[in-house]
Amino acid sequence: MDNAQKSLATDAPRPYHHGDLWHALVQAGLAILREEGVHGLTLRAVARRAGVSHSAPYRHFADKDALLAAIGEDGFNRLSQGMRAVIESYDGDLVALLHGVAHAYIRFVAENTDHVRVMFSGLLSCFDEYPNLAEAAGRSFQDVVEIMQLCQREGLIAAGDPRQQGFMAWSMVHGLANILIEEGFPVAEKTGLDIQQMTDACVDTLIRGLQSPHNGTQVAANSQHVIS
Amino acid sequence: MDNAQKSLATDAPRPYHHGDLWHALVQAGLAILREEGVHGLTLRAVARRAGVSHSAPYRHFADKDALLAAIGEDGFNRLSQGMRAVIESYDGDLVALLHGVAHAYIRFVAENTDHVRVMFSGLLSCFDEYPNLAEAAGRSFQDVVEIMQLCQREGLIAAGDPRQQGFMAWSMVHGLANILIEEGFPVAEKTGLDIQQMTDACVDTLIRGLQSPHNGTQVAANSQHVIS
DNA sequence: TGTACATCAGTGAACGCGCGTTCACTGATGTAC
DNA sequence: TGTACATCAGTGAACGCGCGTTCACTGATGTAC
Repeated sequence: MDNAQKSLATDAPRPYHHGDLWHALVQAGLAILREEGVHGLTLRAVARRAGVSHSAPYRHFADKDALLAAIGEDGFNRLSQGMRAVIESYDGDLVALLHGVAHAYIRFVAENTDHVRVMFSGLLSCFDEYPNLAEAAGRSFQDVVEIMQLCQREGLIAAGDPRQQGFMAWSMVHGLANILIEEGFPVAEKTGLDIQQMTDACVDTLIRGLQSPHNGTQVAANSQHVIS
Repeated sequence: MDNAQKSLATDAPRPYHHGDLWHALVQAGLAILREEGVHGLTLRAVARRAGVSHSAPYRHFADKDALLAAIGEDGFNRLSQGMRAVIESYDGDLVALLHGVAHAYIRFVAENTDHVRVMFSGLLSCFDEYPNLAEAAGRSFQDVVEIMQLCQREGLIAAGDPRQQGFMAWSMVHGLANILIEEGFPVAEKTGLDIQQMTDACVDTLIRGLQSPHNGTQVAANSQHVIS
């Protein structure tokens, strides 16, 4: 509990009790994701990195899935933080805000590729089993929904269910980010735009798309070309 | 080479030579992905499933990555087939075509979740090393680009680089699909729309978004709310 | 048409490896009296 | 303030497992003469 005591003893060989092994293990997991990727993320490697025996993690996590859930949760929290930092600097320029949030999302995915893969590649077998994880993911989505509400209030986009609008926005930016991180994927470089420009283009398209109200599936049945 | 001979010999114990082990291994891989997921996809399991010894695959694939590349390539080919089937049934209703292609994409991802994870989760370490894989992926993208060109010709969307428009379209539908397959992800069910409706909403938003020409990053710098 | 032989496509034992998890244990901590 | 003891957080040996890959081999195929 009292970490200060430990740091006073300068070069004491690691104390028997770690103090905050839970967080240390999550941090170790992040470091491994950064340096070795998803492939290197094993319970034993995490323990090794945290400087404890390979069975120590079981004091804090029921099994490997529980550790993955904690790492995923941390990812959603960081993602939210990144987006909220942009939201908090809102100065009245809504369009700039949207671009900023999208860039924050893209940057997060680009800089934490393998962390994102833990969050989104089916490794977290079931969100329901880890309420904290589900909450963190839900909060990230809520951030986006709130931005949509703000956009409606300011008249930038049409009235409508902000959850649906938020989901569309998330889909577009998420899809963009996930295609961009595929190394060598023979698509991105063929557009003639760099990541920044592509992100901006997506946001602009999204804003324009949301400027007219969505009228359900009727549009699909309607064979007229011009949707309004 | 001549498989017909083998099928004539009704209950002969598997012949020493398989005949087309290459394809059999890819098929076995797909079956495993379907039934056990990415986690179960090992070289040994694939060989087991194909009914050969675990070292037989090395006659046809340099290593596990090469098998993965072949499986990924197959995935992109199927994806293209699904989209092209819709394109070929084009009857002049462009909006319906776009909805159809999007649904084909979403359906493919939903029905081949783990196959898609092989294609898009960094498992194919590098597309460059497998030209056939890169080509297949490129062709899938090309399908989308051609649809954008058609939309421009018909006046459904604004003039512009069809590769950029196609990339945006792919991003949106890809993002939507990949969020939807996250089991228990606490977002999708909160929108009040089912998958079909959400897909339609995305396509409509996309079409509207692409109806005005994209004018680069200038929009981002512009602080006016109404774009276009 | 028959036969020798190079080539190809399989086999199965063996290699070293690292994994997740369990278990009996031990060292450290903090609390009740 | 001191001591006994329950509780907690670690250790390290051991379990069984399946993996990717290599290797010397053998059975089947097809071609040249």
